[in-house]
Amino acid sequence: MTPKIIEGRDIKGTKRGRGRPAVFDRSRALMAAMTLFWERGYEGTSFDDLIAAMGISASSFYNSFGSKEALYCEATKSYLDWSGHWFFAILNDPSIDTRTAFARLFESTAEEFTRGDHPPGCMISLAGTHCPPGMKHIREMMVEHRAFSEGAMAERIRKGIEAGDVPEDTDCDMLAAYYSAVARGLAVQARDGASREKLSEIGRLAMRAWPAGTARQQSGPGRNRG
Amino acid sequence: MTPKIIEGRDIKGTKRGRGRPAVFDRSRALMAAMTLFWERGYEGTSFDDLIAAMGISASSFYNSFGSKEALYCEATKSYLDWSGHWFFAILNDPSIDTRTAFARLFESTAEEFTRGDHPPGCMISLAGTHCPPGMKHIREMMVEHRAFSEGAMAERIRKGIEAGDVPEDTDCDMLAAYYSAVARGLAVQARDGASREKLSEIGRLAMRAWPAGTARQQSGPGRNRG
DNA sequence: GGATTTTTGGAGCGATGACACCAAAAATAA
DNA sequence: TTATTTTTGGTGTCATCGCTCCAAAAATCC
Repeated sequence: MTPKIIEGRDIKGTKRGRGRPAVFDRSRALMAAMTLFWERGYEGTSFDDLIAAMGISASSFYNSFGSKEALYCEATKSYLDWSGHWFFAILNDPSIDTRTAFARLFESTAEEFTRGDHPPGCMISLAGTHCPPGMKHIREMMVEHRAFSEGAMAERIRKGIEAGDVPEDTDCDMLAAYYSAVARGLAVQARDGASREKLSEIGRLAMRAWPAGTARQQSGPGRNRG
Repeated sequence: MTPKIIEGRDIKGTKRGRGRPAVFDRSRALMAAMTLFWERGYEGTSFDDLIAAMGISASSFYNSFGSKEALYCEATKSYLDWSGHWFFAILNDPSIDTRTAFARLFESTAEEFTRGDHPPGCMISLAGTHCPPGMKHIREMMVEHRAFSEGAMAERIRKGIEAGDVPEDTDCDMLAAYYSAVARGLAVQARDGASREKLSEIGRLAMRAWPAGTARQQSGPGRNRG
């Protein structure tokens, strides 16, 4: 097994405390776990699958991650860190108006859901929707994550009303719920093998439902003066 | 246990062949299984959960249904029989035009996804999307079911073009993919506890993406003369 | 160097999951 | 009645699942 250890530092070169150094790269292992959960779901991913993909032993697993459920939570957070990056970058981009932000959101979704370097679709959108009572905790966690992104969309639309690029009589929560639903639908399509172009076009169609008309300021960048 | 048997007939009063009569109602047991699969998913539903909910023994289970997977297929067909009823009744209603058909489809979806007498959401929409390699068969089955309903929608839109109530330059497959995605999204929303009104309104918003404009015959019932 | 701390390898464990087997029971057919 | 067919109850089985324990190894701290 020849642990390749550099004096005083671990594999990634960061300083360590005392104790035997880990032979594996924790964040790499976490990514491997994330990928597996993403592809197979929580229930479909077994303990043995995990430690095999992560390249570690059962002992190291529990020493470093605690339990399957704890690992799933961590993998989920890792995923959200990652996807939240592009998601919020677009949603909160001050240089574009609200409608453009949502259009770009779907362009990026189509892209992210069909990249070759990770499983298709989304790790959150469909997770914990149908599960046994014993998975209540996980289920509630996923429901919360979904509600969070829907809430962020609603907030963005509200800002759009303030900025004047969204009609004032728009039901922000409902419009967000709609776009949230479309995103979940895209996740299903992606899982079923839809192409990037197909997802893109679905997103474009979804944008045709954007509220028409009487915004104070029809288009152009939102000023976000509020 | 007292099996209540009427001479020569089984519980449901239908004629039997020879052999010891079954003490349980097969279609009732199937419904119970369907409900459980619907609520918890395939992996989340254990053998013991099933026979408990169906009120039968392991022997009766395997004698009558073969295996968990076979039962799942049967439960799925049962579900499709059932949901296909209202789905195709609306989709193929000759008295309404294409756009109205889709609007009604979503009204009904909102209703069916939030009825008290069965689990919320849909048994097909999100099933088999994230699963291990060993569930390939089930996965492919569900992908096919989803493709089937999407195909039916596309077909209906094509008929709409023929009938003249849908613009001729409409991309039928893509529009169907969009509405299919929305329906999947509604399933997620329903599973997360969305109200009937919320689903309804999402459906109404989705209808705003309907192709505008240059149909040969703007509205009114489609004649289906083709 | 010795104490301490942490990770690792490897074996094992109790529970559950899905199913298999078999003889008895209860019906019909001959 | 007897033979045949089918269902039932009960028990057993075999693999997997998620996890635990323990002693050895490899680092740091004093």
